[in-house]
Amino acid sequence: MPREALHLDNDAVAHVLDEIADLLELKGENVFRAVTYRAAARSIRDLREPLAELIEQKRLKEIPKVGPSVGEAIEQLVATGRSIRHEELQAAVPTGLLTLLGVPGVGPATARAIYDHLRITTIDELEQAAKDGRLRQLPKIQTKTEENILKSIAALRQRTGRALLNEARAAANTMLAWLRQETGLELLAIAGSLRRFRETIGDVDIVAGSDDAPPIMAAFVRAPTVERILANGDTKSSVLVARGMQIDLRVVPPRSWGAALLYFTGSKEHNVRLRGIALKRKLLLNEYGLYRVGAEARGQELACASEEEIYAALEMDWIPPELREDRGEVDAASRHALPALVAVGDIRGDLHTHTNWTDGRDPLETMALRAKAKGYGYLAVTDHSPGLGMTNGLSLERVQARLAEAAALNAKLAPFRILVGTEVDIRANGKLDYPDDVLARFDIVTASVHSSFSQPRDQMTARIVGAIRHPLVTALSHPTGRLLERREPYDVDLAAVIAAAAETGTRIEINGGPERLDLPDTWIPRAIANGATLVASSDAHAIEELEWMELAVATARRGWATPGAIANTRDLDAMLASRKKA
DNA sequence: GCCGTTTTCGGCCCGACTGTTTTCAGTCG
Repeated sequence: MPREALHLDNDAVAHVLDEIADLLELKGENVFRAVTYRAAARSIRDLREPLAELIEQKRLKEIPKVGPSVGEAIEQLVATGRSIRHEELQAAVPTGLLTLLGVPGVGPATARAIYDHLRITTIDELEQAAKDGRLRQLPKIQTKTEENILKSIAALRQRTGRALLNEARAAANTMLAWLRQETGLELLAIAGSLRRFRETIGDVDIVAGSDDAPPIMAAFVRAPTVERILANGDTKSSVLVARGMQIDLRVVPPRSWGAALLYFTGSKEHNVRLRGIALKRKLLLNEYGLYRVGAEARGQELACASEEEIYAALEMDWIPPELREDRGEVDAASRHALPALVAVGDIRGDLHTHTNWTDGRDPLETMALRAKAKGYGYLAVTDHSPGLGMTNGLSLERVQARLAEAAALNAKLAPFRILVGTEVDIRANGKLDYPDDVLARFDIVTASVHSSFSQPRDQMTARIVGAIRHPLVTALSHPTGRLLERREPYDVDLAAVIAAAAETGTRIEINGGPERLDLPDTWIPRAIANGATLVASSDAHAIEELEWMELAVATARRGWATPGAIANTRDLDAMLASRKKA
């Protein structure tokens, strides 16, 4: 069934508002107008209610940065799929300019100049003009700029999108190890979206604290993984490593370490809030420290050595990086009302893992020994059901053998406990992939969708809610089915899924697989508020992937989850007893 | 275009690097 074209959903509206912002910049209007449209787009992406609902209840003005003009555009977009302001701008600005804006290094002014002089509107034309040496005939463009534009286009074509968390972490850790080896530096840390555990990573940010920056910069740009140097300054450099991933390094004096870490961790929106608060107190906050306005030139900082010191000087509690998204954490920290977030150390066991009996790589005993070594009290092994042909799902005979294998290992490893579970497929027709008498033999049953992803919303929702209501199902795995940077989520009414989970006591998984991170962090507060219980799982297919639990916990933290919201922070008996189902 | 414990008008975070410049605009994060 084709999507109803007339009713733009929140993401689609946000997309148009972003485009309006781009067009305003290209048109050369007051930049703050563009800033406002972008800020409004972001607020809308953070909303957990449909815009149509807010319009109906006349609550649009409650959205930050939405006033009369933006509100009118939103109403038009939701009602008709179009906005007069947007269409006027499209008529006034050649649409090709938006394409040029997508090339890194080309901003509104350059895009405008290129179009005005050469009438270029596509990347291909831009590339050809650069190769022909026509760009350098424009004012303020010489060969260097031309070369950079060509390099940017090449990188753009090579680039596959944002990096997954584990890929970005690997690239960052390799660079950190290199810098430590070459410089012996102690003050060295990952900042940016990677430190905040955002689900995908654009650039990797690294901060170093030292009074002697040049040797550090030199080591950075000659690192073996570097493929291209984008910028190489006294205190700031940028490089590209494999697959077009960018790494930025900033060196600050050690006394500014805390201010720099805070600044480069972001998010940008969080920083803007902090600076606004600082300004109201006649203070200036930058990457070097917190100063009384006017005193920064004299180097008389109030605070800057640690993040804690800076937050304290602004009369706030220290805010965990995962919360720094300007989603209420600044106010909560000012009221000293931040939640005590769940931490990796709170996790007592993993409830979703696979072995080499289906699509995993390691045997059960190896997985169990690693889980035990990690300090867990229990490990649920949840190999697939047979319906998923490609994963060699367990037949009834093999389920029997698995139970025997686990019993023998449990005798050996006690008090550590292996729970024999299954990741049972929810078939296209909503039926589970094992009969009830087989499901009843498992300690844990987690249900998931692995096929027929394109079912209509109503059908998909009924299919999943049906599984949640099944009395033998203890959890729902990766509720949206998305694969980051690879596959969109299936169309499902998550609010209905959460409501059914809360009602029945079936748990909702936060899957730590770096491609999934599903339930997404933005839905976690809603699940908690509605009384659903969550579990954090690694979905490990090998022993080293048990470490993906950290990503599941980070996602939970980004969703403001406390230990109480996560079932597997409890020891085995309490975890099993907290299940509402028999 | 939005917003208000300085303000209903006049601000809106702040600084580094690059390239093309004799002092700065453009871009980025």
